[in-house]
Amino acid sequence: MLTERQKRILWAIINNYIVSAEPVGSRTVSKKEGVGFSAATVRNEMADLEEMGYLEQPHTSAGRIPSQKGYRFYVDHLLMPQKWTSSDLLSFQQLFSQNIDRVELAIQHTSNILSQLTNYMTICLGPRVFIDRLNHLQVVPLSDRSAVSIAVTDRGYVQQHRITLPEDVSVSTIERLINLLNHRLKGISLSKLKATVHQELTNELKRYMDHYEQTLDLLDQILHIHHEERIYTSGTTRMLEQPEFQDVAKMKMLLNFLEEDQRLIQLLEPNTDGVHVRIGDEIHMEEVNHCSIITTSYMINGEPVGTIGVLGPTRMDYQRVISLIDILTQFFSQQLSSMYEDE
Amino acid sequence: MLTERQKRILWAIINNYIVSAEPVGSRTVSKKEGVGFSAATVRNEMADLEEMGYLEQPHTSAGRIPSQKGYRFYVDHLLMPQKWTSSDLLSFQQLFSQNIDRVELAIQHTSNILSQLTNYMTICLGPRVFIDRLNHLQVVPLSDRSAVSIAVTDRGYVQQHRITLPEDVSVSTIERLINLLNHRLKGISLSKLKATVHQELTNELKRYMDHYEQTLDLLDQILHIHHEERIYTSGTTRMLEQPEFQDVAKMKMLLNFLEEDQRLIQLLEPNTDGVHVRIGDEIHMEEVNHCSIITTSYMINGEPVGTIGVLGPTRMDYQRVISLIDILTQFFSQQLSSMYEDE
DNA sequence: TTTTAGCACTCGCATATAATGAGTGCTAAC
DNA sequence: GTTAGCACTCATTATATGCGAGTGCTAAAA
Repeated sequence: MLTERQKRILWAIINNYIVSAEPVGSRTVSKKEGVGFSAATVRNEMADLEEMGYLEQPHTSAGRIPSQKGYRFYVDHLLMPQKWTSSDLLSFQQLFSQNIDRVELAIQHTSNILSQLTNYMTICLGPRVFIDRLNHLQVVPLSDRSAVSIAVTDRGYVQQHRITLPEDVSVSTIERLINLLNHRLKGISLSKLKATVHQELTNELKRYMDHYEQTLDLLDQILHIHHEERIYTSGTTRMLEQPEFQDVAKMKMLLNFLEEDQRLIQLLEPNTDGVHVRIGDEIHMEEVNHCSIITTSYMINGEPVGTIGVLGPTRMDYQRVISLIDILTQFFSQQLSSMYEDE
Repeated sequence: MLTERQKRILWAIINNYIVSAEPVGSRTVSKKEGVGFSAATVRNEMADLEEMGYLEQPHTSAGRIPSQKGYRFYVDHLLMPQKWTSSDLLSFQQLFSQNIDRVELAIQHTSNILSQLTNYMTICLGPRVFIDRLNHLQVVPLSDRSAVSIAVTDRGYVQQHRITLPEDVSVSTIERLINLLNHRLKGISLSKLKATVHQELTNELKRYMDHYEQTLDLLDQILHIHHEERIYTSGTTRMLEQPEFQDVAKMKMLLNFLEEDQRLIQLLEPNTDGVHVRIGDEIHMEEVNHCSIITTSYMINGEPVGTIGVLGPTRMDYQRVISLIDILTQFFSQQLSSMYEDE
């Protein structure tokens, strides 16, 4: 266990490193507020802290930088929760007071705000619609054989498909079909639509419809959920302002990484409770070895439906980001819920 | 006017510079196929070409690089159109044979292909829906006071709005309203919907509806066109592989630029006829001073509805890109049109 | 008159060398 | 246990040096 003095010194070093991005030396720490010991004393403690694995030395004659273990200790034991003033809260409130009529825009907006306030990059994973329930299904014909199918969920999410109608199925048949479906599928969650059709409605369909096979194909088209979740990013360039990305190679590695949506989705693996911090290796992805990510879930009416994450260098302002992501996600969840509140 | 020999030399220099990105010297040109003169002769001609403004010299003892004027001449007079073999055409065909059910996905797909084949960055401006005509309007209630409005166009584009119903307007009133609108607005282009309502339907509305003011507000919400065009990009990182962007500052400038959708839209200002090439300054944007952009329009049933552009360094393989963008856009337009062909 | 070989000259780039200074570890005194 | 002092380390910066690709000019060859 660390002594009180060691904690102080570790704390001072990390705080300093967070803003300077330079190895911090004993003299700097000694002069820092809240540390009353001489540089020599600090040096001794620093040597101990390094031995214990909380600090690292880039080379012999340089200062110390925090190790991953150091950051972890800092996040777990040395942070004090931010106190928001009422004027802070008011300005946050204002950021979310704008009237937005589409979920996607609201997410993008939140993402932008968070990136702006933290000065790091924000990644959001779009709302999981598959837990939404079907409210209304409709097919709008465009011509003899092409049409658009539209599914509206109880939360107001709209999903569309362009479909081609089988030649030998008449428009009136389709109409009957949709009527039937609306009747029988309303309230079923999107993820279960197909299964429900296949399990419960086959017999009925066989009875009602002329061309059972084609119809079933068509239904599968209509009910297919595409892109259940979408990735939103903000502030990529802010990331590139960070001194650790002045290196062109690292920059490219990051940008390549960010172009792969699948990896980003992995990055935001859901965590339903509170704010999570993963530091460096803990992310288990080569490309973001030198990054940390702070994630939390946003809710609609208390139910987690998506994830927000702030990605920054391991040398990131954990205190500020954790506080900001926490409070802003609350406001955002509130805004989202209010978009549905009168259900 | 340039002599035949000067053209040859300019052509050789530019071709060489396009692949090497290094100033090219007289010896290199002299050895190049199709140039039968000694280095000294080439040197003299190069001096002349420089005087006329077609070449530049980074510093006294370096080779020459093409100037903007040089590139312009090259593009206007020295390019020979690419001949595609039937196997080329077949493989292009295959690239577009995939069945895609949403316009957005098709655009993104094309954008990706073009970027991959050119090794530069591709930017697409989404289809202009405002020229689409209204086919079907619908309001799906979610709860007492919230609903989703859906507008489907003749081309199958779906536009949705989340709306809040005024307290004192009943559901049946809304239904009547939508019926009326469907009747009266079908076939009107999206861009003219609002105007039509305000000009032609006000009296009718006043007669039919109880709460004229609120209803009109609601209508404006429903008929508002958001995001008429969307920006798609591909291959940002390919751009960063180019030697001219190894400089971190330039890289950041470009990335910042790319984050501003508005600027990108400006960049793709529509040109309805054929392939357009803008080189360096001709783009009139500080941030892409050292870039060129090659654009063309894609069509649905012969009508231009959006723009595709390839952005690369001024030292870009014009020949290849021009040919590729031309042929691929044709295939893409064909694909898009076939999505609507049975109208 | 046009083309080419020859040669002195320029200048960016890469490499080697020296100077600087921030920061350390250790020792001995407080 | 703490601190001042000092020799030592090593990345970074500044300064020289050599190299070579490429030029412009001149004079000879075609």
